[in-house]
Amino acid sequence: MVWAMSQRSAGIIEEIEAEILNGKLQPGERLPSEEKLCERFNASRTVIREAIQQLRGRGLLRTTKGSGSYIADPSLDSLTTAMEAYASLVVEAGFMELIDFRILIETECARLAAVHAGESVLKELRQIVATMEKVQGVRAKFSKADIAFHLAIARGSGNRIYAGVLGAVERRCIDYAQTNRGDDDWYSGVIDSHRDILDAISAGLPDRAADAMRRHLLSSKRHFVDLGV
Amino acid sequence: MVWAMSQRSAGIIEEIEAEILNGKLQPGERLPSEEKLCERFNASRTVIREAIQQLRGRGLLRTTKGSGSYIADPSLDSLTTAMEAYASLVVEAGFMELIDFRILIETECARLAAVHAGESVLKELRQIVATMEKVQGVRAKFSKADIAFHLAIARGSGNRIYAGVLGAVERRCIDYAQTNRGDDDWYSGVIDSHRDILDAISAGLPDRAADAMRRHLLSSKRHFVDLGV
DNA sequence: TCGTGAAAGTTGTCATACAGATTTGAGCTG
DNA sequence: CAGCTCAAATCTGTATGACAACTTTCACGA
Repeated sequence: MVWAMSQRSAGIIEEIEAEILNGKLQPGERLPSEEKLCERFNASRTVIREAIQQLRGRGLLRTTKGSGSYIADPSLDSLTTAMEAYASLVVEAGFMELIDFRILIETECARLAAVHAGESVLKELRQIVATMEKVQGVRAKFSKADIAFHLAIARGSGNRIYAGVLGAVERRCIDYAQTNRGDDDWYSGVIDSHRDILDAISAGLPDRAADAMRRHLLSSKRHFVDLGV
Repeated sequence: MVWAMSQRSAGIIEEIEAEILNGKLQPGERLPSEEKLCERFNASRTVIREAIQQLRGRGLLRTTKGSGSYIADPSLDSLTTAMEAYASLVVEAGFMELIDFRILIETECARLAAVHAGESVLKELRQIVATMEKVQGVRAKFSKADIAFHLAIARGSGNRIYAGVLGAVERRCIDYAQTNRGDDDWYSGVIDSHRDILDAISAGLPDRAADAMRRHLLSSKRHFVDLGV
């Protein structure tokens, strides 16, 4: 049965998407030119282009001017942007759910990083902690370093999905935290927590790393609760 | 500083996206008409429309013909589709990472469900287990029930993010599992595991539920390893 | 007060044209 | 024959104009 489609592009999107998801079109492969697609779907170039734009928005295609549209490599970018969008929109309704989600994943990341993190990640983490001490009190820079710290650990976990998913929610959680507090000893408290985590990871102690991360994030969650979010 | 943008729409997307994500534009609110946006960005309608199409692809806008484009409600749909797309594309490269991700989240869901799940969810779970016994051996139906079981637990966790994220990866993991095995006692093994999980949840024992779920998923992971995925 | 219907506003689609980038390939050079 | 060059072909990006189809608005009349 064919459903009346309010938009010609909707059906085209479905069809191309299906071919990508079931592997008929492989990553890196080129999509037929817009003109060819016009013939195939018997539609104007306008419609074809709108379908391509939406698929680009979903992260399934990348387009090069003068060359063509190509099936995107498996990238976490689209997942990250979608997660970011959801995290933003849901901020009032389910912020606590987002925080719990973050705690679960980051605790696991810390545990894994204690086992898998290489010297380059450890070095990066040490540098970030040093930076945080320097910029103590400067909210924007401190926040940036804070995010970098957590993302570096996620990368150190060796699981790209954790890193991608976290990249999406991290910024929002931390920004939100810092716009709502600026006490002096709060900065040093965060730095101490980070140092604990770093020590456990670099000592290769998974459980201690997980525990330190969990305590750090739970204290941050408590602040939200206190603020009545 | 203004960067040379290969596409006029890129900058427009960024700007509108920012206004949505930082809350300047609220969910449900109407975007200015395409004509107005043309004036504001000093661009042709073609460019404006391409920007809107991409934002629709990202799930940030929904459009009604004859009325306008509206900021989307915080829906997990876009997150789910993005996750699904990633899960499909990544299937060869990082399937194990996806499985680990799933194990982490589902274990937590089982733990939470033991505390939060209401009678309606418990009833649903019991029905699903009963169904699985009936359709034992019929792969498609069994798979469908299997997915339903895990998703019901995710919903029972009380955290919508877990449910949304899982919805994306669940189908792929389970389908993949079942296309690679069909032994007779495998079916009964899965049912036994599910019953263990259900018992722990309905008894309100978080740790036992988490443990049962973890064992269930780890055994499923072992199969993949054995298959040399 | 409550429809009702015309008018205004808005998105969807088509056709055409050209700018600007990339790819291709024929022909030249060594 | 191998490799280079450069022009032609191909392809996407953008602009413009037009009209269809749908929604919203609002003045008018019962």
